[in-house]
Amino acid sequence: MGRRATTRRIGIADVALKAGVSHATVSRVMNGNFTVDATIAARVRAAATELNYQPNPVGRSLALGKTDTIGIVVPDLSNPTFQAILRGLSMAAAQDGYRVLIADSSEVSSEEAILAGEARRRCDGLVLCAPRMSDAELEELAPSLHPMVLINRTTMDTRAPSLMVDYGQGIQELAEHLVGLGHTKLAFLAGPERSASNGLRLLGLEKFTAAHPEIDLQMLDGGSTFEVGHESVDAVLASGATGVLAFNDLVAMGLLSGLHERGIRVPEDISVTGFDDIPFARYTTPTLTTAAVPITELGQQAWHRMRDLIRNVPSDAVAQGPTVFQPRLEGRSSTGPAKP
Amino acid sequence: MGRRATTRRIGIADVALKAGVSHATVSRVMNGNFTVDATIAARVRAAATELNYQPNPVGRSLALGKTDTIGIVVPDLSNPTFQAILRGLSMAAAQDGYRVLIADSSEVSSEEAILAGEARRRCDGLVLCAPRMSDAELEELAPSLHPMVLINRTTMDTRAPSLMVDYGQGIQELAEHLVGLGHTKLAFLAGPERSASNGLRLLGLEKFTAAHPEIDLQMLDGGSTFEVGHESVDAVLASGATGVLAFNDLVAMGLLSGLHERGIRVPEDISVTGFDDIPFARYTTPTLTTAAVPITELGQQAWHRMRDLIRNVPSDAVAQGPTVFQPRLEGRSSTGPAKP
DNA sequence: GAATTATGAGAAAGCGTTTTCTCGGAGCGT
DNA sequence: ACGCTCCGAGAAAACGCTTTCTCATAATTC
Repeated sequence: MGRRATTRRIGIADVALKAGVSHATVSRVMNGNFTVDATIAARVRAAATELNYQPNPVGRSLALGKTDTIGIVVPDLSNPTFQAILRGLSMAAAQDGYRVLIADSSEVSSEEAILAGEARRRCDGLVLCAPRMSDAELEELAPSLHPMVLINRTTMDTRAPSLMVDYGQGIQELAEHLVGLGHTKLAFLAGPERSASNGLRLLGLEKFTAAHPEIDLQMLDGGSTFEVGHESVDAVLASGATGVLAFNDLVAMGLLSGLHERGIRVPEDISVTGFDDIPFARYTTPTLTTAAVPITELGQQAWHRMRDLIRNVPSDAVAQGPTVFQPRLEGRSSTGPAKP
Repeated sequence: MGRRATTRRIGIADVALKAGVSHATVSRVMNGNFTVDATIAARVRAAATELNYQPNPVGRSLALGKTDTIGIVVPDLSNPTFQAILRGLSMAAAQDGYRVLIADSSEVSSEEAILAGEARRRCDGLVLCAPRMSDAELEELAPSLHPMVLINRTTMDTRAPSLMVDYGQGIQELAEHLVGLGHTKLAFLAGPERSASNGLRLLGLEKFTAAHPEIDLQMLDGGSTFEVGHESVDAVLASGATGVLAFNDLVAMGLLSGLHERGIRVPEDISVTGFDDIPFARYTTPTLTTAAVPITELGQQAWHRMRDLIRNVPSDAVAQGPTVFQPRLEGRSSTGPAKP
């Protein structure tokens, strides 16, 4: 039996009592059911406002079998990319009266499955960002998580829409951009080992090197943070590259900062590119050439897909395969002509 | 009556049936109640795992009168400060098995009250960041929102703990820092009109000017974003100030960027300070002198206060008034000696 | 004026749990 | 062998709501 709080919240029963009707009628009035006599409805409404009645969403959820809440699993809330997805998702969902529940896996991919399951059970649907989760685990999990929208992943479960960013394409464009500026020695400051999006970048770069056998592209170990970029200065300089493709904008900014400390000029001595076009990229010194990903829009799209799923709209978008967002080259001043 | 999904989730009743016991017993087993015979418990557990039974949190919440979820109201999820609070809160809450629900008011303060109420009803408590909400409205709302933790606000409701950042103190330190470097003409690039934290900064600056009548401090209209900083270059130059106190790091970065475009050197020509010490502040060019606010820790503290409230721990911290976080001057390279 | 149909509201079932209440049966003491 | 306590598990109530069922009353028709 439920344990009553010190002072019980006022419920539908109280309103019913005060208005002298059954609680069924109160419910009908509150839900705008017009089969209720106008005078009675008015009386109920009066009682409700007088008592300041607010329906209990938990009871409502249980009866209705829905929570008007969706969950999102993110690996790291401190990453601007996921922040932007969250924001886009949250804003779009709010427009339709839905809220979002956060589940931050803190990069602990072993926790992701449990976390995702728990979040899903509390919500009407789940947006999953799990770049490190193994394919096998994802496949096993997917059916039990429906309705679910995947970010930067795909699954056999055809019911689950995927929203992908074409990192391969983006990184190729950036590389081409550097080549166009006359650079012949490039370096890629890679992302986290098992990151799916890093894999896509690597694939893109393979295509790039295939198309440009004359270009020397070195792979450098990296990560996804400022610190990584900052600490990679030596490796970058040792590589002799004049054009550096950083895994993302954060790494690029760290690198920019490290190079500045060494008195190395960007772009005169070295050109640097980022990825993502986070808001800060416009305001670095020099401003950062990057591949713009419409990430907030992606979050928004995630909601729209989810909404279709929840409403059971027969979405052909799923059948057509993942929705792919193309990054757009954003040329700014961190890249320039190669030194002769 | 609840509308059943196409294929009903398996519930406690299914497990009970399979194990040949009553659902009460299943509940007891699932909750580690030891008044159940070991062999029966084992049978129930076997049935549960075989059916892959996962208790429905909504039913559980209704019975228990708690949701293991807390809400947070933020005015703008794109602001790094609120992102950091959210992160600190979410991580700390997760440690104790709680989740967080987001309510983004999008700076629409008229929506804040409704939003806060709705979020509160779905959760066991609420963390409120509502810098623009009027005092009157806050006072009226506060009692109905309990348990609640306030960020950068206070209320008469003594049950609601407040976590505050001493922006006044921080901005004074920054101003003193500039004075120490020989600057005599300063400018403050103010934040949003009705922002509480901007008010605190102004109060701090009043104290500062009182203590330093010899210093010329100009107030410039501003805001809280990159763009504001970027577009303030003219106003800053027109002011003739050699030391600029930006409302926050974002504004400072925008300003830094704008100044760079004009070929004005920082800190040689103009010194610039930020506020907050967002992660990016270490990696701007030049690195940004700022007042470091332990904002993630604040989020964490918010959870701890909330936890005490939920557990009904008699917290003397509330009686002692708000918990105040002191910003710490973080001297970096965007500030330097005034030109002679 | 009697029979039929609307209309509108109360009674009750159901959502999926937890927990109190109840009670049969086992164990023990006398 | 009887009565007592104790233990463990099922029955049922409760959490707060929505919705179907049901039925009384009012409205309509011939």
